[in-house]
Amino acid sequence: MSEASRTSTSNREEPKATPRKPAARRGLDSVTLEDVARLADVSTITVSRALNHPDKVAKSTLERVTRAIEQTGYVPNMLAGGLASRRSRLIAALVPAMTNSVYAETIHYFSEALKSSGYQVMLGECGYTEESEHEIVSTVLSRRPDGILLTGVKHTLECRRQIMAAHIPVVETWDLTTTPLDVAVGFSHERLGEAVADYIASKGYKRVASLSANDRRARLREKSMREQLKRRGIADFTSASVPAPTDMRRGRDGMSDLLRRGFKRGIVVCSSDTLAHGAMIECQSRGIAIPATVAIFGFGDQSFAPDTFPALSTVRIDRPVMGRLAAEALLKRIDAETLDDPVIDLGFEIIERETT
Amino acid sequence: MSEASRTSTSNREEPKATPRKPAARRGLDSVTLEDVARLADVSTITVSRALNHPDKVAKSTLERVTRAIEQTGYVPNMLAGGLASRRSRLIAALVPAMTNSVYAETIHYFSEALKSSGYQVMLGECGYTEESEHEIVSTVLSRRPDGILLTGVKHTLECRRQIMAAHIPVVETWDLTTTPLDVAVGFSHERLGEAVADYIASKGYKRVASLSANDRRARLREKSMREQLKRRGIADFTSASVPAPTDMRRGRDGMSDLLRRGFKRGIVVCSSDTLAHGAMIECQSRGIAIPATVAIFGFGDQSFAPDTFPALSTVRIDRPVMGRLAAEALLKRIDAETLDDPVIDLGFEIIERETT
DNA sequence: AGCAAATATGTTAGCGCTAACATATGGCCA
DNA sequence: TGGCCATATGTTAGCGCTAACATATTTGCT
Repeated sequence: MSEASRTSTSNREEPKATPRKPAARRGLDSVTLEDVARLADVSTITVSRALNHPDKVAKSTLERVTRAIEQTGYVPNMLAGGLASRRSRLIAALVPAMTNSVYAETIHYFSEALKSSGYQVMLGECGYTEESEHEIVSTVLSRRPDGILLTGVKHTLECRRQIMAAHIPVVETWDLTTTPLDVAVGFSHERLGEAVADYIASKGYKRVASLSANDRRARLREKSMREQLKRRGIADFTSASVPAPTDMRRGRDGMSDLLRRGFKRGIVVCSSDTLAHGAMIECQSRGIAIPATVAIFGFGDQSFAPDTFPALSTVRIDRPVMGRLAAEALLKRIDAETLDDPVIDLGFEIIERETT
Repeated sequence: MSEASRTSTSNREEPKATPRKPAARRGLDSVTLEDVARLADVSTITVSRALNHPDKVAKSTLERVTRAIEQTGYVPNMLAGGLASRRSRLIAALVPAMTNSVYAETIHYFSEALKSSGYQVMLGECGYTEESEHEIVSTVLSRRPDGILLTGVKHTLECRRQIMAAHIPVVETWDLTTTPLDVAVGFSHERLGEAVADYIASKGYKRVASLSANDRRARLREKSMREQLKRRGIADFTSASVPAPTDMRRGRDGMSDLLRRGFKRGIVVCSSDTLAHGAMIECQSRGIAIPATVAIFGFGDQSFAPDTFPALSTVRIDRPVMGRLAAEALLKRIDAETLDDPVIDLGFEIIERETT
């Protein structure tokens, strides 16, 4: 077979050793670094440096390059850049559903925080079950993200394996665990459930109903709330469950269900503010007084919570902070820093308004 | 058959002709096509084909390759693939805000439709002004998407230029235009405004108020509604405007504003269902009867609209269809097909419920 | 059987960019 | 003047993959 070819330049002694000569496949990416380099009369690496490490380029050169970039309308090709440098400057974020504004908001703040460091977020929907997460993970990893955000701390074994194999920092959010894949930013659903139970007990409610989405974290909160209630001597507990993506319809349906099953007065603890709002509306449509007859308690403190009528009591989860802390933790880990504590507890805050 | 050793192995005859010899930068991407190829005892291109054009590979080979992929846990590197093939299999989608569930939903259906064709959607937030769109466009183009979805049809000149220079299909959504960049999928805000005016007139309302977000499309609808109302002899028109990302608070504030300014009875047409819901709540908190005293009309037919109390009358925009048609149009254009009509009018539907 | 067409696989040369070296160029001091 | 360091720029060789062609190998048909 051919020995070398390229290297050992010149020496056209080559006995027409190159039998095949595929057509060149170029000129397709309109403007490339090379075009800019030619115009600025420097080498391509200098343009690359001007873009990525401007401090390593002489001021006058930087100017020429900048002008050339403007003139040509050059837009870097990050596929090429990412391949060569092994840094895609892409962060993957997986949420159960992007139409769920609670997650959308978290990701919004997460993106904002990463943007300033030159990272772009690639969003993926992983559904509400562990199983559905797996498929999207491989898809997303094929883009070679520099880091990944996951919602929740429960993942299939195969999924954990794939992520570990990618050797990239991971942040798990919306939950806490003693064994994070890498870093976790969230709060304790168990403690939250207990805190809500304590609040309920302190307000003197004797009958409690739970209206929960069929979602792991919601069930976790419900369970520990129930246990704590029992400890506090409140055993009159009714529970209704609705399918996972919660909306007002589910809230109304769930409330109807509770009512049908004999829940007449007391407090209804919902696993999301949306569900709570639906429950409120169902009560209102039936002329049930809130909170006099039925009190309602939400979860999340979504933007509309203070503006329902009456204003919704709920638990605040600080989504801006969660998004930013997740971004910060990821950035640190990308810079190979180890964190003092890989598990960041955001806590929560009970917000009492008018529905309780 | 094969005498193994695909690559140009052996032959260490190399006359140390290479003067400089930078350290190899490899072994970093854990598993590559080559690893799979070696294990399956085929060439890399065969593995590539097995992945991308399985019909071009013999069944037995395909099986061996598949097994090798499983064994190695190979995850394709789409940065490399995209660079080589000039198809990133990435579609960019720009929406004003991802926390706005109306857009999030559209994109959700858009993504779903593209997923089945092997495309991934990269979401970007472009804000509510033309100016903010520009920056994100270049960022997004640097990933070399195979297509792009834009929200709206108004873009800065520079932005249009950049997108045109990228030579990729574009879908503009949520609006119509006679001069699309490429394809547009939306509906006529002017006609919608007129239709609402006709509906209002037909229902016999004499006093009309508009509660609109300060957003181009909302203003467009308001303007043509107002004109049509005038033509229909209804001139008692009050208008309130609220800042762009609408939420219930804005709706309540806007309603308060209208009330303060003397609007006591009639119909309030809102530029989003969320705004409408806020307006309803404000009325309820003041004991104003809906629709007896104040009727409310929304826009969008978001999922909660049928579940408010009373149920919200509104205009349905079919977001699933919009998302899917946008995806379909984009896919066709990516396959270089020209569309019969580059402007697809989705229309809209007035949904009368209980608030009017 | 003989040969063209179809099928299956391989070889080569990049895609556009950047890491890692290599090489100027200039300043400073003895 | 020479030696040394710092700064600025260039050269080379890939990153991991696939298009385009080349080369088997099999099939179909007369």
